[in-house]
Amino acid sequence: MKPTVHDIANIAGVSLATVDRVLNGRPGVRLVTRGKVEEAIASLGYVRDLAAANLAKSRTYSFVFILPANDNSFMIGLTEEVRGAVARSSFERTDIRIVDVPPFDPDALVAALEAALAEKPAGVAFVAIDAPEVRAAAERLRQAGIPMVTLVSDLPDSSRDHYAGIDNIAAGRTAGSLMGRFLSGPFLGERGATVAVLAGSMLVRDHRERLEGFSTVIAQAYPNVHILPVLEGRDDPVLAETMIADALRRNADIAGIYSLGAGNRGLIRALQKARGPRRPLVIAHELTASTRVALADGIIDAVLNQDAGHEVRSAIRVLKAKADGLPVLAAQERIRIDIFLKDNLP
Amino acid sequence: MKPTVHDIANIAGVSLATVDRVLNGRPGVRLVTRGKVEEAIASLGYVRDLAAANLAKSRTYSFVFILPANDNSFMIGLTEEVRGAVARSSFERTDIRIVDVPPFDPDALVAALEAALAEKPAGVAFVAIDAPEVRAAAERLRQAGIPMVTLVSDLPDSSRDHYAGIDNIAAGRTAGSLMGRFLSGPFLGERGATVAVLAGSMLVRDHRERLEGFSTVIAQAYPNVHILPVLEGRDDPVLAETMIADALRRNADIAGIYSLGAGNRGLIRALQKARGPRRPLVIAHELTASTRVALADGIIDAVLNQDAGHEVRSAIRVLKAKADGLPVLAAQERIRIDIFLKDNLP
DNA sequence: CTGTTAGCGCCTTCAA
DNA sequence: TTGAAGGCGCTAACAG
Repeated sequence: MKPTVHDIANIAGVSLATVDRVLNGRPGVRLVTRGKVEEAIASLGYVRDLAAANLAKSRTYSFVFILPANDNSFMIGLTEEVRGAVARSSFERTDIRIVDVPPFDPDALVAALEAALAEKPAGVAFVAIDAPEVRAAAERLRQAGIPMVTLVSDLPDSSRDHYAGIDNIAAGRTAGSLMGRFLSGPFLGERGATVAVLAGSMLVRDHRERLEGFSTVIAQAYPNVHILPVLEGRDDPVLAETMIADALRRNADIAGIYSLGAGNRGLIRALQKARGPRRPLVIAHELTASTRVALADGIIDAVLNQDAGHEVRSAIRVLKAKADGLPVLAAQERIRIDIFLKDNLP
Repeated sequence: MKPTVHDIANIAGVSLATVDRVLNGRPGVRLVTRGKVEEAIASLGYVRDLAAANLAKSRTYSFVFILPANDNSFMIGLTEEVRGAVARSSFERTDIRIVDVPPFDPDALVAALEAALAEKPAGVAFVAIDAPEVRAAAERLRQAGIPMVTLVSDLPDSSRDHYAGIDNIAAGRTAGSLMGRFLSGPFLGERGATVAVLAGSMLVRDHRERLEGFSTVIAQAYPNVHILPVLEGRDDPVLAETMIADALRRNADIAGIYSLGAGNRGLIRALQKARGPRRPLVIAHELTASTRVALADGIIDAVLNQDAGHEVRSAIRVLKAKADGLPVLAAQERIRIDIFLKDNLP
């Protein structure tokens, strides 16, 4: 039989209340008494029953999720996943509030973090923007003892407790390897091949990191692949379509395209229209309705993906664990870089 | 405030005990009374608090995991993951018993299933062998109302409630696509390329399915790739090494190797020794200590993997849900076909 | 400083 | 067929 607070009380010769005070580190216990109780706890190998504790406290974990009101499929999907968690909240003892903020706006994010701080939730998850003022706001939350998880985009060297997202440098490297190997056959002649890169903005960290990883691998392992200057499509389908169409027109020998941001609908449209003699090899990020179809149709060759559902569930698990001072299972919380070919689509 | 059994009792004008009887479908309630209670439940939108219920029952979920005592790294890792779950069992209200059975032995598996049935656990997970007597034993468990999950290897068209493992046909297809694309460049000349396949045994379903997927894609999309007769290494490192060494010696023009089973240590040793003019392209299954090193060293080009930790955690979650008659989150329980290049190693 | 007591939401005797 | 009362393991007033 697992030991309970009663057993501790008996062995230590104190009352339940005192045991509880010690267990929860509350003041008002003499040092000697505390010692006796802690001894009993250790000797019994006691572990508290969290479910019972939460029942007694009628506790619900109140979390705030701050999400950019971006209208690309990935962010919409992410928000959808959080909504799903909200729907399940009654079963999971959570109370999740979703806060929308304008995208790419550090000040708005800071304001949202401040607002969250004011209501003292049990935890906060947010899609970070890598800016000093955001880092400062995060530090204030930490001072207040509020667990924090960054989602999708990290805030390194900050006081966040955990990052629920992929390693974007590794993702870029993976894209680079795939590009290099896939190109090797049909495209790479004596004079090498040319590759275009479509990003959202070089201001956001994930995009910079993906490009960095990609460029590194290409330079090291595929020196005869030439990368054109980055196109910044601001994750906007219309802009992306124009830029890709232009690039294909000006540069007839583009053999590959790496789309490392969102807004792939525009890219796909441009590719569908510009049917040249030989279609370029395309690697894109995020499995959405449009990239899925493009992959199945052979317009896109590979999709790198981060599982938004996993990220959201992981963020919640981690916030709960941090709120309770419990350890997390690192292996369970690692967000994979999924590689999808048309053959392993879920 | 969430409605409780008290609210139901008040509205229906009955006692808590009666409410409980209705909630748990126990006999001893007049039809009219039952009707009143059910009406109150519906009108309140009541959902029971599982944690409180389990506390009151001091319930622990007793599960049996039947695992083949295979000595390859993957099975050892799988067992390790179950051990991890056993270690966490006090926190998760589970009581997991691990039963080892000789590998590839349907009768032993049937005996283990019978033994499990005898002790009436809350659920059973097992690595299936695709045989009629196993299917029959599974049916007996289902008759007894014991939830069942197949792990890693499925038992299709049977009475198992869930399969925690990957789609092996899709895995084979994925390997085929990668092989075809990777080969296209450096190897595929006018006269095509030759590929060897190393399997454990064509008697186990996963291996058959992987080969099927692989062959299909190669035949359809890469007709000038020629697949040699399958080598069955029985997942034995020593045997595998001999077979691969032999094959490389006899067939100097082997351009690629697909290792779809376990026992990759032997494969790797053979490759290290047989340094020909140009090393073959290698795709293997399961990320283990040895395949990881081989991938990093460039001896293996890609590893397809199933996350054993995820499979075990998923099996437990599903068994719990089935035991409680609750739905499962399909997206969370889907086991991915992970593709690892040296760039996205965890 | 310490103990008593009454719950949290649900289940389970036992008695009526 | 129904209800009253006690308890699961833990917490939180409120007294001493």
